[in-house]
Amino acid sequence: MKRDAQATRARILAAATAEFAAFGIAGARVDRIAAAAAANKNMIYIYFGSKEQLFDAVYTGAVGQLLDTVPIDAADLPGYAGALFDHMNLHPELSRLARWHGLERPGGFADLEHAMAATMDKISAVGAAQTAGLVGSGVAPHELLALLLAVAATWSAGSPELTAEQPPAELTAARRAAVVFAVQRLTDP
Amino acid sequence: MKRDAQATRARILAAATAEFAAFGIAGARVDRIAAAAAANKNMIYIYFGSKEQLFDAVYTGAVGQLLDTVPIDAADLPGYAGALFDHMNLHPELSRLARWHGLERPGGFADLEHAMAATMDKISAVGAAQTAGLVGSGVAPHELLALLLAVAATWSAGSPELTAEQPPAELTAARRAAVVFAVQRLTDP
DNA sequence: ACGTACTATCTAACCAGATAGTCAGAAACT
DNA sequence: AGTTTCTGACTATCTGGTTAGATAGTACGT
Repeated sequence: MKRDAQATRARILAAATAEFAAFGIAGARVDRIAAAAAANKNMIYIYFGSKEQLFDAVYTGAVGQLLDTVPIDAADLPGYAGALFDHMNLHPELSRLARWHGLERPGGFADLEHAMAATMDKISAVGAAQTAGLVGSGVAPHELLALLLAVAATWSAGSPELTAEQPPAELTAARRAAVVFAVQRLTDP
Repeated sequence: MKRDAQATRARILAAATAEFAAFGIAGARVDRIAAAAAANKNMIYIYFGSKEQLFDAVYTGAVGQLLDTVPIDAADLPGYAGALFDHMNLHPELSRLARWHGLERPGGFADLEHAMAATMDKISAVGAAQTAGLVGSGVAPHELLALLLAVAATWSAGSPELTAEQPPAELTAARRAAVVFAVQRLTDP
């Protein structure tokens, strides 16, 4: 048998992503993750420490991927919302992971420095766009951003089975359009 | 010792509400519920059947309370969103229960006939308001309603501890205003 | 009043299976 | 030989759910 620590780590992470997205932290089973990863359970503890730390690794990775993939464009917030929608549509597990995280890890994502900093940047960018008159000033920047994220995520948390079966493309398109429309209305100067 | 089946049932339901809101179905512990309710664990199984059925009873009750308390006013959707915001602020456990439900009970809330029917009614009401020109027709009624709910729930899922400590009133007021503003923009003809 | 049979409500102990986490050592690679 | 990577068996504890029986309240015949 080939031996490759890097690869086993990656297989564990992939299996854990699916498991946590489906069942959350409390519902996830370490044995099931090990089996799905075709790895020995002990490797999970050697590489990640504990079930919770494994979840953190999974979640940090997924959030990092989102942050790297979908940059904010404060001058085109509807487009940004659409891009978020697309990303979550493409990676349904992210949305579920985020919801589990919010419910099972009290204290929010204060531990994710990367995400925290990115959020601060986004808030600044929105504020600047408001000052420049590109975006309406009806609500404070951080609240506007929170609303935008909520709107973009409205249809994002499909169950694992429902996710497996592709939703009809026209339905997805209509929802995407609704999201973009809502953010247009919301951010109109 | 006094014996009162009704009261024990109620105590179990109250304890279960807190437990499920805090930990979800998988994370909830039946023993902890029994202890918090000062009831024998067996009573839970006699009265409710199983942990999942107990959750359903809790959730159905909480949803029913919402439906009875916050009626839709299709002519004033911003006000409806504000009322939803208020209700969820007053009953933080509902929002958490709803999120756990969405994550842990695949298939959505198809089982809640009452809620299903109520949602259909709301969609019709929104559609009628659009036809009457009271509400913009930029998006289909069911999508508009979904967006409205998402916006109203944006700040609703505080962790149990964070919920215990009251959020500053001015912060709540600002968020409420943001929700109402967003729905005004969204539904403007 | 009083005992008796009956039912509803409750209790404590118990169980079989699951679960996170550990350990000693084998197998591959250098 | 030495180090990294992996394995299978093991454990202490917990968990949802069950069971057998105790206790309180009630209806009723006398």
